Amino acid sequence: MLTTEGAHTVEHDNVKMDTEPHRDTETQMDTRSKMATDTDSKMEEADMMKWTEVEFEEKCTYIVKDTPREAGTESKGLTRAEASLPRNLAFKQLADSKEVIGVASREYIPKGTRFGPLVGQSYTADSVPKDANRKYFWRIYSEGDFHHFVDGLDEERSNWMRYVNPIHSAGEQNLAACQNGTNIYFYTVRAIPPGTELLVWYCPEFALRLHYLPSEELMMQKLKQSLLEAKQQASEEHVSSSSAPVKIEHSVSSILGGPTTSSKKEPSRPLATRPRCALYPPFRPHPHLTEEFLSLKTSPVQFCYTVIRSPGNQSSATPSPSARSSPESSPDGSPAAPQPTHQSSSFYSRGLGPYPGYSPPAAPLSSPFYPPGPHYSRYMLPHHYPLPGGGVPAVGGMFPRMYPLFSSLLPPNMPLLPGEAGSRFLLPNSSHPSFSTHRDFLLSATTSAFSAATTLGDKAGPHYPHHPYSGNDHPHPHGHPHAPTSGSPTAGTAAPSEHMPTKPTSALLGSASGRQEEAMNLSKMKRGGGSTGYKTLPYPLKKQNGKIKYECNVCSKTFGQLSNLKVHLRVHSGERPFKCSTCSKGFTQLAHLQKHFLVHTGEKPHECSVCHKRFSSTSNLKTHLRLHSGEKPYLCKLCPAKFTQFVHLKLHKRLHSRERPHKCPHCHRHYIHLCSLQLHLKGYCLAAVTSSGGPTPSPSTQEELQRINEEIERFDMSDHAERLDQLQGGVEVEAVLEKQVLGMLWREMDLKTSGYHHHKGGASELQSTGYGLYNSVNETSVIKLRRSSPLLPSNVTIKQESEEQA
DNA sequence: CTGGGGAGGGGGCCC
DNA sequence: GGGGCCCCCTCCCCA
Repeated sequence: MLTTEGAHTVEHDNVKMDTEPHRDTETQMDTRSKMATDTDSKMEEADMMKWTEVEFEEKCTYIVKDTPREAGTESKGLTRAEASLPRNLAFKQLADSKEVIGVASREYIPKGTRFGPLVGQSYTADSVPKDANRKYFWRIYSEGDFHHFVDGLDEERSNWMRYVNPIHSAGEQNLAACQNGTNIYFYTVRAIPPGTELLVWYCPEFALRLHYLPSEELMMQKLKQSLLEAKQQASEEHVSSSSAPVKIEHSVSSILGGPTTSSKKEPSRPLATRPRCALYPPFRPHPHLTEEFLSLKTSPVQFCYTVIRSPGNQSSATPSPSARSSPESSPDGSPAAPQPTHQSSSFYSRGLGPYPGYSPPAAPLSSPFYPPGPHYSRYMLPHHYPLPGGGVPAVGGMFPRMYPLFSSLLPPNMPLLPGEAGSRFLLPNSSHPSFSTHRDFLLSATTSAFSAATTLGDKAGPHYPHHPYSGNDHPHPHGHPHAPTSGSPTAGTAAPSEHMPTKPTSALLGSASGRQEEAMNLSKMKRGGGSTGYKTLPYPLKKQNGKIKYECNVCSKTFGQLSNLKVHLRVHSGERPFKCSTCSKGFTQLAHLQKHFLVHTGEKPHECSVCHKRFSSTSNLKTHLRLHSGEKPYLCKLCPAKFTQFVHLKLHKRLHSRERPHKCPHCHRHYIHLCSLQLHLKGYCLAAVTSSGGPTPSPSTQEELQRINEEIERFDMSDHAERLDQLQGGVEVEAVLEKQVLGMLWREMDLKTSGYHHHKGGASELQSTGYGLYNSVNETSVIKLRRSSPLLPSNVTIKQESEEQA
């Protein structure tokens, strides 16, 4: 199953490219990288489709917990089941409805991730109501015997897992349902790319227990049957027609082998043709579903995919827990309501089997990112169209109903602009219900490690019995009795009067109970009790140049080390575990607290070698040294002014932003740069459009124009506009300009019809999420040009972004 | 408005 | 993996 060759390959692939000054360090880094990659590699190679439930429990690496319900979610109209959705997942919803029709990944989810447990109302054999709707029943076994049901019917008593659809063809399973203990968990049996619907089937052991077929056998059986049917069909068609061989991807009729009329009555969507008898009651036909999706212009592949069905009722081959348990083995012996069969399609449907090259689309048909609609055709993009810097598009703040889309919709490599951490995304004080997901992740991920340590008491207790900042008798390493010193966050947070807390940052925690629970869980894991082998998931993991990268789930920034990510996550969580005992101010890093403490002590350890003036920080000393050297690296591009500090340049540039000589002849807008005006006049001047005799734009179009012009203004105030102005602005430049400045906006506007929802935001969000190439600061815009940006003139050397901006 | 310094925050590197 | 150290960047205040 796991090959050493694989590990070696990984090791070789991870030859450190960076130049390291010390050989031993290099070796260390290699070893670390190798270990992480080995683990990843082993999981990737593992054939989880054959694992036992115990193996799933023991070998899977990551756990993703439900979002705990927080106050306020009820008022947001979310059911408990909806509110429980982990933040790396998203609901598939109908565009015009809140109806949940499935669950999809928002970001990359590694293989070997555990979701769950399934939540629902428990019924014993005796307590199950006679008239219970068994559609969402799951059977829990104990030592081979039926123990109880878990009923996910009630959305206020269940969790998001009730929405996960079963596979609708055997090869697309990405989740395996397992019973561990008395709980049902879903494990990822393959890496799940962003935007992929979660589709579950039983692990083999589970399937066996329920007398179902494991997915592999389903596949084989399906193939056999499909082959038979295809032969039949081929012979029939041979008699009736001499047409070319059927291409499954392009002909509904050929797939169905019958009249196309039937297909027209089928929603062009997998869900609707999913076997009613499948795993558990995923088929929740929505009143609008059929009309909704019939109206879509799906691709031939999608269409053929969705209309595949078998005329026969073969659903008995894949009974659901509900179907299975109810009529055959219901403990009370009463037959459950029979599952409707008239809509059943089958795993053995014709068309799939004889075409081994065919595979279902990896992403949901109703892509949340590229919803159908009038705009879609105009800006048709690949499913994950590339953006500058990579990644998938950010959904802006234009959606009427927002949904927790965060990092998966952001460019993974986009740097978090300083100071934006709290403004770019919803943060802990957000009132949006989806934030609970957000925060919970952050809390657990941020605090899990040290929380576990404190829970265990293996570090915080004996090693840091007294808070060094708290006035206790802890000698300061540098002589100051109260000065900060090294220590865990635990040590750093104890207030003077506090006993060493089990929750070191309790005063700062937003969801202490949730964190404590998480910490305790992790503690158990570390002790080997309960679940084994799990660790919290710093979603998502990525590989860059063969190295594991830990990606922040909020801003998509990646880190080479998990500890760096954990520190970084405090930025989002608001956690400040290092508290100053003097002024109670909190800090995210001990070093910051140490630096801060100099304020109280008056210590200024850094001395200018020229004037002997002393400074508390090296940065300030460095700035100061420019006074002596005469260095003024921040140049105004509009005048000869130079500055020693960037902030001074910014302030200075405000003056220039008031001078806008390029006025639009049609409207009130005026620009600093000619190219900005030219861009504005390329069809984005509302007054010009109106005065030209054309139809008055709709309010939505006017709104879009408004946003476009705002974007142009931001561009105009950026350094980039100046550069382009200096170029001989030919058509090509204009085209690139338009595409680059407004391209993201176009896409975003297309996205607003998405069935996914995003948090509120506006044009500022567009640019703040990194799709504007420049970043406005107050009235002044400062370019934030990516190194790879095609807009960057090739003769410009970027030494430092801040300097580049200036 | 400019210029200088103080202070805080984020993150990379290394032990 | 956690923590410490260091650097860079940014904002704010004030002369």
